[in-house]
Amino acid sequence: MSRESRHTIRPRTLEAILDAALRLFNADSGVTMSEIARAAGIGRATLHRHFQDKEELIQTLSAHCMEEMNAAVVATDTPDRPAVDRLYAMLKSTIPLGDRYAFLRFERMEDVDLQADYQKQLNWAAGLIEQLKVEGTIAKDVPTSWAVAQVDQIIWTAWTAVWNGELAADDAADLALRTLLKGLS
Amino acid sequence: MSRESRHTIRPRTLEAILDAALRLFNADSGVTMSEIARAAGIGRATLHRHFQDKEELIQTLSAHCMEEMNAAVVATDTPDRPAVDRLYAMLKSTIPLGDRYAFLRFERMEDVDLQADYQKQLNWAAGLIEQLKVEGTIAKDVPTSWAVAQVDQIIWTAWTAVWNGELAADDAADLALRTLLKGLS
DNA sequence: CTAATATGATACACAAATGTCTCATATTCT
DNA sequence: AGAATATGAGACATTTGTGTATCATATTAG
Repeated sequence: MSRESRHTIRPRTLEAILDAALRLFNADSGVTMSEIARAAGIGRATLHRHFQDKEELIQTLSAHCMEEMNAAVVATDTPDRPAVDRLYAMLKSTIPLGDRYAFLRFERMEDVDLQADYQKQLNWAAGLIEQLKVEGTIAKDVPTSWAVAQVDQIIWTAWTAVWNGELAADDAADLALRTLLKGLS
Repeated sequence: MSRESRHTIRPRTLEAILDAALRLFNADSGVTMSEIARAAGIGRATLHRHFQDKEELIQTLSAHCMEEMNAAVVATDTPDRPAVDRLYAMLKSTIPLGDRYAFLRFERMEDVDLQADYQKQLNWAAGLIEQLKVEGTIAKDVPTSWAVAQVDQIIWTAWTAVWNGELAADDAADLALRTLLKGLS
């Protein structure tokens, strides 16, 4: 019987762990469990009580962030509106989340469920791209995979610019949309 | 007196170390010195004989890759030609180097010399952008820092597409140039 | 050929992180 | 208030990576 099923985790404790872990992983993928526990203000034993090992913690964290991303996308998803509006809404809602999923860019996704979730997001973006092609907003000879990669990366670039203080959050989304639409037209 | 000054390293040994280290670091930033030594086909003691610690190895490797990048850019630099041609030549020569500097994206640059070299590259790109603005190829209201970030990231995106087998190397450079010019126009 | 020395293999000490356990204390639930 | 239990603190063994030293062997240079 695994240990975490014998103990209930308090919401406050879980929150503290995930917050600290997310913050520290984004700063350095090599953080130790001790550092995370200390940053979370909890005992090291408590951390090990709920997360067998670091891998399990990373998995939980990854799933958490992926869900957050998915939720943000779904929340702004309006299938009946023009694809351009959907793209813009998506950029607006995901760019500010940069600091939440930044660490995902540095972690290899070994978990199959995680890969599936990520693939689902890529597929969603691919659908959006296809619709943009139909509406004539972007050129049909641009490979969809290339367009999806551009969308994926520009979210990161935009967030980085905001984080560096080079751009305001709203300006970043506008600039990203403009760069995408013109670049792929 | 530090150890590495008392021993000469054989060219073949150095090459084996750097090759293995580069390959392994790109696959996982958490590789151990033991793994690197084994992959390089050399003794662990030999590795420690020439590189005091992992940080020194990473620094050497980073400097090596940064020089390689710089050399590639400088080699194709033709100040008297139109900026578009220079950008295209730069993309052509740097995209294939993706597997060489991939690990730099995952390492924090703590070394000041390294930061300086990177900044030099960014400045070079900024100069190119400014020239493109003068020539009217890209819009003047696009922040230069944004344009530089786009150039920086699209090299990586293009290489990734090639690496994934989604695009041919030449197509990737063409697509990157087109996406950049239209996107920033 | 011979001397100098770089390397490989091995053993060793050391530090750091991990994972487990116990028990007193704090928190929550009834 | 009292029971149940999650947590914090600390001790402990284990593992893993690191860095050093030694010596025989292979390689290179003179």
